[in-house]
Amino acid sequence: MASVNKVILVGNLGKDPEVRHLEGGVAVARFPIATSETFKDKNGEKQERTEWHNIVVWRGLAEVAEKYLKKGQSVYIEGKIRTNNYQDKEGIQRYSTEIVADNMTMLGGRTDAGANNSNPETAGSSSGGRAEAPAFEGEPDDLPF
Amino acid sequence: MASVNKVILVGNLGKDPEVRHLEGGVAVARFPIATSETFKDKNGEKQERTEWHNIVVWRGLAEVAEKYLKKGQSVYIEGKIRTNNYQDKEGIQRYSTEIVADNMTMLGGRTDAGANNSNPETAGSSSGGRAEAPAFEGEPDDLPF
Amino acid sequence: MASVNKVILVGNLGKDPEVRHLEGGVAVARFPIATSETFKDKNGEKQERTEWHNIVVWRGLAEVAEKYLKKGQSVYIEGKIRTNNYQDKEGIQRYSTEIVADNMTMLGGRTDAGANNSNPETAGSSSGGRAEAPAFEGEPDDLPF
Amino acid sequence: MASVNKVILVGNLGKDPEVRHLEGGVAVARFPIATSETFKDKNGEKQERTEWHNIVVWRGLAEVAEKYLKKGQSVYIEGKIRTNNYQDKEGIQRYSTEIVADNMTMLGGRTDAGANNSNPETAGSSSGGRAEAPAFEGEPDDLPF
DNA sequence: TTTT
DNA sequence: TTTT
Repeated sequence: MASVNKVILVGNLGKDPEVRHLEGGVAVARFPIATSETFKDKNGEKQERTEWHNIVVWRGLAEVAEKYLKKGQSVYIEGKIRTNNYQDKEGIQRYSTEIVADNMTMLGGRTDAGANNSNPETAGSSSGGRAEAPAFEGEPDDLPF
Repeated sequence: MASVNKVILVGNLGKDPEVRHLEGGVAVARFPIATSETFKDKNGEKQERTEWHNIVVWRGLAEVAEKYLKKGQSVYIEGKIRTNNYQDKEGIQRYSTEIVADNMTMLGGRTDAGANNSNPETAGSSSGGRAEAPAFEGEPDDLPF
Repeated sequence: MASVNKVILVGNLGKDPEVRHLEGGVAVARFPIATSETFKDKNGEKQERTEWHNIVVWRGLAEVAEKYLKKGQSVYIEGKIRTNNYQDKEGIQRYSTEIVADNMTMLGGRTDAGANNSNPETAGSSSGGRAEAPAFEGEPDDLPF
Repeated sequence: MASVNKVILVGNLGKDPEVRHLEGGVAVARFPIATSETFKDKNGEKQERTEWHNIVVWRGLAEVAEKYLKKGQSVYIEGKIRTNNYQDKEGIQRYSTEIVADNMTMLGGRTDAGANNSNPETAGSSSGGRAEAPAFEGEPDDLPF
């Protein structure tokens, strides 16, 4: 069946990423990012609405997140929507929506944000200019085109 | 502030749209669409996972949805993620995520789906080829370029 | 450096794909797709403008294109813009823009289009529901999430 | 006909925008932005390829571009691909591809880039936080949702 | 919980 | 012609 589930976000991390290393060495990182929009309400007053997105990244991207992303940073995120359901402690069905990212690019963000890395400015470029794990690329780049 | 919240979906309606006409004549339509992906599990068995997205459209697009969309149809949706929170009857904070669409294009879908319109094939094109309200276009098209 | 180059298209093939198999077994396919928009001109007359996009796909996607895509078909394309420059026979610098696709999904299109495959309806789903080579996925799907 | 023509770019301006004000007061701005990708060549050497995109913005966005964008700046661009054809002076048919943007967000870019505005940091927020003309929004924000 |  |  023909379907597409694609999300593109540019926003700021609300917290440092939380990283777990699973058995087998697979890493997973989670962090919230905020997007905001301003609008005028009925009285013409400017209002702001902030949306929070729970981002999940796996493997190489999780390691990139662990090393280079920090609260306040601005990131470009590309991924898909996933809604998990679970039973809460009262046994009631609950839903939780997250964005599983498969592409991620650091955009800088708050200039004093600082990163876990001592030199945040070069952090991205040391991994190839783009803050993403080459293994996650949709297309290998070493072929003749 | 620099932020982007963009969703692109291609999926099939799980139900006919539910349309409400608010006081003031504003229409709002809601419908679920499914996206699916297949993957291989640890045993190499092919598995399918279906994701359900709650779509909300306003005004002109709601009227387009009411007229032309029906269960089974395939649609292209462009919009943003919005998470609403509310208190459930036990007074516990709950979250509900929906996609507020600002662009929508019918793609046909199940050929026997039928539409509320008697001639689904021409439904889209009768409204200008693209199933969307011109008023929602990001760019007027009647200017010299 | 932080950059993103992403294109999303839904359109119809203007011709059957042309496929070449390079030394080493790598396949590359090319085909044009059309997108259209309608607008009102200064006189309020409805006009249509068609845009042609030159699509290039490599490896697994090229084989999918060869097998399943045909003139008239509707496809979803995700990729990046690439402008090649070359000297024409008079030695003048020329530019040619194409879309290098890394994701592709058949959407059906002209119902009488027919495909190279005897059963176009199941062509997509037989390759996992989504007309793309698993090797091109941004994310392996056989891991625990 | 169901079609989509959408481009998403994050890149840096190669030059200051060139702005023209047409008869009737309509503004149009043009500027090039660069996107880069790195890849390993056959010898495992890291290579970089830069892609140049010609951006065109109209009306309110053109005025935003004029005021706030400058060479070196990083921007998020959303728009569509347009290929114009024309006859060159030898009467040969030539093609020129550009991106007609309908959404644009300043992302900062080179910190010493400076803007035409004396306080580039507040430039974006003075226009509502997001560097775009509200008139170009796909959805009015002053309604009850 | 971010950013402007 | 940008940026890292």
